Amino acid sequence: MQTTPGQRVRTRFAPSPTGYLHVGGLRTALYNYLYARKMNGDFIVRIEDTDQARKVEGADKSLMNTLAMTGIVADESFVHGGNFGPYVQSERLGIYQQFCQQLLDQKNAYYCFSTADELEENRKLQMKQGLQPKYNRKWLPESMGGSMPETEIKKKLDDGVPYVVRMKVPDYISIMFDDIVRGPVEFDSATVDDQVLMKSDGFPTYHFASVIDDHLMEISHVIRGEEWLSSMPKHLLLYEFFNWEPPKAAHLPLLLNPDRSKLSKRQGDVAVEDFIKKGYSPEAIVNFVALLGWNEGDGCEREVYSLDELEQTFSLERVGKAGAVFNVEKLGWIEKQYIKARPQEEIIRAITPLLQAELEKKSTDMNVDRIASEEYLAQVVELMRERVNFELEMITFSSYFFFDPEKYDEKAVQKRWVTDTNDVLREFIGVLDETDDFSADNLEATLKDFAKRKGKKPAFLIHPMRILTSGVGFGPSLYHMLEVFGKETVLRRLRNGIDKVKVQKRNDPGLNSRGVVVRD
RNA sequence: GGCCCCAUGGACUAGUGGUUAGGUCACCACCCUUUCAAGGUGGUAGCACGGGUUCAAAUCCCGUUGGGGUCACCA
Repeated sequence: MQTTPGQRVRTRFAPSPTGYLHVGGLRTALYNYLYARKMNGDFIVRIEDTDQARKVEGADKSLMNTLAMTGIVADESFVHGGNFGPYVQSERLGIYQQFCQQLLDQKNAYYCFSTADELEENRKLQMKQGLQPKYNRKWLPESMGGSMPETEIKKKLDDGVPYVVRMKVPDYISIMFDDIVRGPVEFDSATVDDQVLMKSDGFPTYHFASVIDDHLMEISHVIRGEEWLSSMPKHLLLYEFFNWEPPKAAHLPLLLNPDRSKLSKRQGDVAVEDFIKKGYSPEAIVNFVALLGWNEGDGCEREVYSLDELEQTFSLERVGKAGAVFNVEKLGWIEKQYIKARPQEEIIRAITPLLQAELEKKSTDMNVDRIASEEYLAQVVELMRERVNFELEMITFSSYFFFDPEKYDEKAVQKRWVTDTNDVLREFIGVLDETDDFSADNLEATLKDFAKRKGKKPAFLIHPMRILTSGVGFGPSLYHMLEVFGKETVLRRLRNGIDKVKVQKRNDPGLNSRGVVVRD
């Protein structure tokens, strides 16, 4: 049996298939992946499905899918294969049993027949006395320094009474190790419980299975969340029992809720899929999560990193120690950076299906072939890319590029309409009707010239024009927007809209301070 | 409660004995501007506290406080 893992860097992400990929899990996976890439090593995904009760059907596949979306690919896994399989713990039961027997033979582990009720009672008692709850070693055999006669144990075994196998933690020894991110850490074995290794259903516990698999799979670096730090002594003891060299450990700072507790559901989304569903792109999520607890250092002030760039610059040594609050606002900012930089074709490819779906839901007065064309979408993209929070908003948030407005933002109307607005507007519609050049430049010149002739400021027309043609009081440059809409659409929208927005006499009930009322 | 970890503005962080404590998000103001964004300029705001060590401490040591994690036949 090999006792030292190879020199080659091999990292692993070991999720349990109990649900969706958590952003904290994503970061753990990412750091493992990045470190392996940086060191020209291997990144392994291992499914830890030793808890049959919590196992969710299909969760393993969905985990891999989400991972794939973010660009993190495993060198070895249950889908990618590899020389160290199987990569699913429930398919490795025989292996664990074999090693468990070895520990039993070496008297590093013992059978325990205590029932759940007994343990619970014991725990309560100890808690009451202010002690750390620990197993009372009732079934520790005489041969191992306990008080249970071997005959008693044999009898239970022969009777087929369900049991559990526990490791025997040595009394009062000091367990020390060097954590890559935390430095030297020391535990007293007296504070370590006789951990269950094999459950009564024949499945190993996490602690046992992961130690064995990490060794067998020649994992060189265990990179995981800080919540595992306090179980390190158990794992180290196990390596000791087997006379194996433990992998290097790096315990990552936790991702936190805004109240600084461990990031959890309850306080918002935590599943990577939820963020993707909301419109965040995998690149932005990866970028953001990478920066939570790591930075390039050396005065580097970069904030935007592609996966490739992270692979080049990542280092475990520069991972911080303190927990980091998952701040969605900054994620949003990063998302915008990506939208600004993303190639036009890519965005068009992404939003086209969304547009198709919208077009199936409702009809439009515009020319469908035209508004669904690449040329048209390209113009929309360039007008909107700096104004949207998410790619999908180019369709949803900017529906006026595809559908005539059904209503007009009342507040905007109230703010922009005065008594003679509609009169001037009607006259301007006439001017537009005779204009064939609907380029932004010409529209601007035409509007400004007309306004001047009427003794009005351009804004007098600009705002009402925007509201009538788009329905809302904000958006891209009016002239460029109208150019994209095209003459036919612009005139139709103006004519339809002007009759719906009417100026009323001063004492009409329901009148606002400017004497405007909106009618459907 | 025991054990372990952590500690720079509201958030993410740079900083490893000598800096006017730097950057990003958010926030505020101004500029640009038809609006909304984007962009530009400027600004508010920080080394948890107390002791040491040192000529000198955000940086090293100790303590306090605060926060977190963990104490399952869950991972």
